[in-house]
Amino acid sequence: MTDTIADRVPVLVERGLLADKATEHIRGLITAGRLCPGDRLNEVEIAAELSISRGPVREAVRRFASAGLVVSEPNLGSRVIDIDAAAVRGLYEVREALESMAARLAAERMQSRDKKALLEMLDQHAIAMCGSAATDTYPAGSSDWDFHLAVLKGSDNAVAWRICGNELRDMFNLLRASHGRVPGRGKVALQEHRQVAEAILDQDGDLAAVLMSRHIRNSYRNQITLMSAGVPEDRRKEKI
Amino acid sequence: MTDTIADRVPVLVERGLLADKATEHIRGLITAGRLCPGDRLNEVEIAAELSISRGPVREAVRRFASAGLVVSEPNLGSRVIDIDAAAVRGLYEVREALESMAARLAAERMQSRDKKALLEMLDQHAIAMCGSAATDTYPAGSSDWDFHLAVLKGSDNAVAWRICGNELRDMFNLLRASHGRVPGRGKVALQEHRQVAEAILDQDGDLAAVLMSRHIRNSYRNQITLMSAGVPEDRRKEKI
DNA sequence: ATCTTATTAACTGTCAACAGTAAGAACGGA
DNA sequence: TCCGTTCTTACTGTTGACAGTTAATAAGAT
Repeated sequence: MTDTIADRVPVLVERGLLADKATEHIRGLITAGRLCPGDRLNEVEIAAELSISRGPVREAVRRFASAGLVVSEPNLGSRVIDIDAAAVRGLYEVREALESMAARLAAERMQSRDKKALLEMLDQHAIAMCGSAATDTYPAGSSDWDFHLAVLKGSDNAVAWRICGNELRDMFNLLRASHGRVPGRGKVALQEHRQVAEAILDQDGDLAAVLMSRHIRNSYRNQITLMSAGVPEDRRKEKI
Repeated sequence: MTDTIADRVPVLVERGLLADKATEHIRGLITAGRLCPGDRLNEVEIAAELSISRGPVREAVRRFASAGLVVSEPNLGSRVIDIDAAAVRGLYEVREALESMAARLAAERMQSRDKKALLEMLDQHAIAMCGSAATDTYPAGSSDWDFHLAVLKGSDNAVAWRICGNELRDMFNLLRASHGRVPGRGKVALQEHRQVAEAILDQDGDLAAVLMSRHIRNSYRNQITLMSAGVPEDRRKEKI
């Protein structure tokens, strides 16, 4: 009997709530583009994939429903929302309002060490962009969000942090997955990030707010020109 | 056998999901002040009150957790959050950002019939305030929110509608319940509402945004002076 | 009396089973 | 062939039970 308990039960070391596990799983499906607008979230199917019960899966699905990423109809199940032009507009409008506010507040409240970290992050982004082949696209892995999240964090506003960092983030991941990644703005975006960061360093709240507002508006313009060009647009049919 | 089916099954006519029923129940407990900051949401207790199972109750509790009204720790349950000064500040900051944006957009997009309804609503509020005994408090029953929700609706932004109309609304209901209702600003608030409405009617988005921003900031100032005066403040102990 | 250690109680996390509903398939008549 | 009806199937909504964990209480030793 040389085998230990760990040998016999090798997989039980995974701790944490199963609902969190299911949430991450579904989030992965969305960001990977395997879950497209209109697709149904089958509770038993997801539960089988994770070898767990329907309870935690149901809880995870309802979380996304609360975030607006999914619509649930009684007895009919939950479907991934279809992000049409109006929804994209609304999403960017809210982001502009909240993040420009966050930039203003960050200029007033951000700690000096966080400011330093902000600059270092932008340097990192610049290095990643020059080294990569796609020099005109922000480095993958949600690095674009890193800057915005840092500003959000600097604003010291828990509500804005929750909304932008959780709900809207998933929304934009779905948008990226379903309508394709927006190219051609990497260096310009980095430049705009730098301007916002400098305004924050100068404690110029008004300027930081205006620059962030303009930055997000530019991003929106780029997004809709991409969408109207209709590059992938209908990834919906090719599913399994 | 003169008895009909309705006689035998008199209570089953209640349709709809039990989770929604539980959500409304908990929301009622919060707005009524029976659920104060720090209180635990006992799943079995709430389930017993409604004569339903723990499943739907659990789902309702997690909804409020998603909205940030409740914090859940694994194996420890869910507690109503404590809205301290920092949280109040953050709440009003987000409201100011989102609703001033909504006012700007409403000035551009609001339908003419909705504009008419907006004015009639304000007239109704004026009548309710004059007739009531408390002339300096906005009429009860969340009439204050009616105006703000109408503006949100007029902005035609689904995301802002969901955030302000659902999540933040519950937050402010909890704030009212735990820190008391703010007096003395009814008529001034109505006046400010009128100014915002007129700017919207004139399709002056910039002015509407500024006025809404100022209105919410005034409301915030009034709230914190009330809180610093410490009127009820500790409703927490008197529970059951 | 005080600190430490068992024991108990209460609550959450998870599961499997049952019931009800909605959509699609099979079937029959015109 | 087409339309309406029944049947089947697959999925969600709900429940009760069980397991695991935390916190409080009781018991015991110093």
